[in-house]
Amino acid sequence: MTTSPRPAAPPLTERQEARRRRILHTAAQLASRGGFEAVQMREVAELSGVALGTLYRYFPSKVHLLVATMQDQLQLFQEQTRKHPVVGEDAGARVADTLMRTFRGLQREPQLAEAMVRALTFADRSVSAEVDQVSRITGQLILDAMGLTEPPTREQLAAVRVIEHTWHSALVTWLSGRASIAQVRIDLETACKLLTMD
Amino acid sequence: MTTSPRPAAPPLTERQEARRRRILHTAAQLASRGGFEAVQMREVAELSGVALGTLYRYFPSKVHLLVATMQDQLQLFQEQTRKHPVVGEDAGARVADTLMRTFRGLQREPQLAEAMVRALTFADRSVSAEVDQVSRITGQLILDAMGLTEPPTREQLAAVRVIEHTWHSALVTWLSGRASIAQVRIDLETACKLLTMD
DNA sequence: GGGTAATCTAGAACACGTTCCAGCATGGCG
DNA sequence: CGCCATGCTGGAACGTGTTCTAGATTACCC
Repeated sequence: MTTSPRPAAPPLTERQEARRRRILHTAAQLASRGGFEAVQMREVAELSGVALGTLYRYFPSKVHLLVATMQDQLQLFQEQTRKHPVVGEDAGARVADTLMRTFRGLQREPQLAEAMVRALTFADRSVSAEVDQVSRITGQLILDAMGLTEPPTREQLAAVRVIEHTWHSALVTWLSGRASIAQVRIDLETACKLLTMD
Repeated sequence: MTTSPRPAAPPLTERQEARRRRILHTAAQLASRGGFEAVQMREVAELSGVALGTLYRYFPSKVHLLVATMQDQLQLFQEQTRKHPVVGEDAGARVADTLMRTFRGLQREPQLAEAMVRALTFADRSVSAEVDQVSRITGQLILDAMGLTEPPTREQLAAVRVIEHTWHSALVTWLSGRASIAQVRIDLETACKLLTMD
């Protein structure tokens, strides 16, 4: 049982790890400038000093590349949040505040956010493992913010799922200019009410 | 103030209306068979008996075309639901049941659903008006199911928004194979609890 | 009915994601 | 050191969304 469906990633050499990093960095940079469509695979390859075929060996599609970028960014947020957790009495408020903080982080590079979220929602089944990973990090972010002293109840887990749905969808509507930040905050706060229900 | 941002659609002649219908029908048919990627603009044009340039005059992109298809389908569901509303004591349960019924409608043509939802979530700002229209229909579907006798309160509208977010996002996760129908039902029911809170 | 502007047609052309290939580099093993 | 498998390179090639053009058709107005 040492093999997983995804053919157990062989460990990368140092040079390979560096290439991977360079590619992710380039992708984020291009995305920051012009969003999803500005991330052009040929250009990513060239700027990363890597052949196109190699880029595709590391990330089998543009969507994979951008979803990996999102994983990266989210993990940074998660670390930040763990270092400086939101304080407050109410669990729901802490969760809403934490998500809004993450939101503002994304807002700082709106084009990058657009690229990553477009990729995330456009992803088909071939990317579901990676998308799932993103979802897991988000869920963990929420659970962290809840500050539980004991394992979450079934109801709490259900609420977390809805909050996560709200988070994703609100992000999408904000990015497409159909909702304001204030509206996003309200939506998140509404969803977080589910945490303090019996 | 007679002009809108979208240059006030000139009324279509009968032949034009027929063309539009033919195109939408073809798109839905191709989507039903092979999903998003099976809807190829050249093929849509050919099967609709229309030149490629004409297709693009009617629908300025593949995403516009599929979002329009979704509008169409949703309106059908809405009519059905108005003719045969879900019955039940609890407003939350009625809403959840109504959405699940719609869900099963989509499930009947999963590839079509995949195509429409991929388009919907991939849409950028240039499609936001059309996407907004879809969102408005969905919201109305929920409000209908609530069976209000008086105008909705601020809290109810907030809850409707979260339910809508949950609906969209749950749909996406189901389509990408990351959630079961049962899980979707649970998520919708959880979100609907917001309707019966004070 | 004739003239004119808008629309439609057929098809070429372009852009970008993706695939493929032939040969070079690298890294581990005898 | 020499060999082999794996990875990397440059570049061509393909598919599909989208744009463009020149000419035919249609719709509308007098």
